[in-house]
Amino acid sequence: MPPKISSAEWEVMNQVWDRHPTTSAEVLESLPPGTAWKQKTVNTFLTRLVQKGVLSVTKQGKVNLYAPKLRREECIASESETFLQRVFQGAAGPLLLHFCDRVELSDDEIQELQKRLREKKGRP
Amino acid sequence: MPPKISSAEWEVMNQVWDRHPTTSAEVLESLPPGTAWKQKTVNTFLTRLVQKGVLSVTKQGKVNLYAPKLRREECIASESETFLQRVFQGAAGPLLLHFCDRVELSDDEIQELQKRLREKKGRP
DNA sequence: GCATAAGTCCTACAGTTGTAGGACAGACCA
DNA sequence: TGGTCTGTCCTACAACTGTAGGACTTATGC
Repeated sequence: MPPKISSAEWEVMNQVWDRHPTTSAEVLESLPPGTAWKQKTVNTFLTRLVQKGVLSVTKQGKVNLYAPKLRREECIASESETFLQRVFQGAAGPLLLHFCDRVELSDDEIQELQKRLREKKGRP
Repeated sequence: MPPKISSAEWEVMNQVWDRHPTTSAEVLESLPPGTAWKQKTVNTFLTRLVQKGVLSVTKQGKVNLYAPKLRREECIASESETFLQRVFQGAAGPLLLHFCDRVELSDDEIQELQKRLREKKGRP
């Protein structure tokens, strides 16, 4: 099971998964606008993620290069599972309905969902 | 916006929303089997939830009675939104597909979802 | 060659969370 | 009426989080 990744750490991981290997400076630059972190702050998060075993680091000259050790899908799956348990007490139906009702979906996404639901039906 | 509710606090809130007003002892009893908390631990969580404004407390004789101050739906909505942003970077389509693919759904639930998707389609 | 900039490493510190323990007050029982 | 039980209130404490600052090192421009 992946370790617990905090909210700020997710922000960082999302950048590293998108572009790796990467440096602390690159992560800072690529953060969504509005994120007002100092370089040192980003550094702290990266270090902690290495400690947790989510990232690996290798030194290239003077710079640290960071790369994921865990796949994004793993971490998403783990986080999603605890969310499902914590907030919806494991009830996936209500979760799906909740999101379905209050988010925007493109027609393509709706079609894809419909396809998967059809495939799912009748089969456990 | 509801305040941040921690994981253990959700566990407690889920009981209070199910049966309120309720006491600390009742909450402890009604926790899912496997939860090995001491009474004092539950007490701490209840007190914190009162401080955060999620619960209200009234004294009945010697006992404290706790009741929700915020509706479950509000808290679910708020928590769901931050989850969507944190883990899926706001992309609801992938979130839905993720859960759709890896949870169990009854045929009824699938049908309900299909209905809502049909209603949603073509309409922003 | 020396100041400057950029990067790393170590350290800090307050707030949140998980997990209670102890003191104290009233209720009940012998 | 003096123990015992039960419940509340206050206190504790370590780990995790958010948010950096300072010291030290090395490449770089002049």
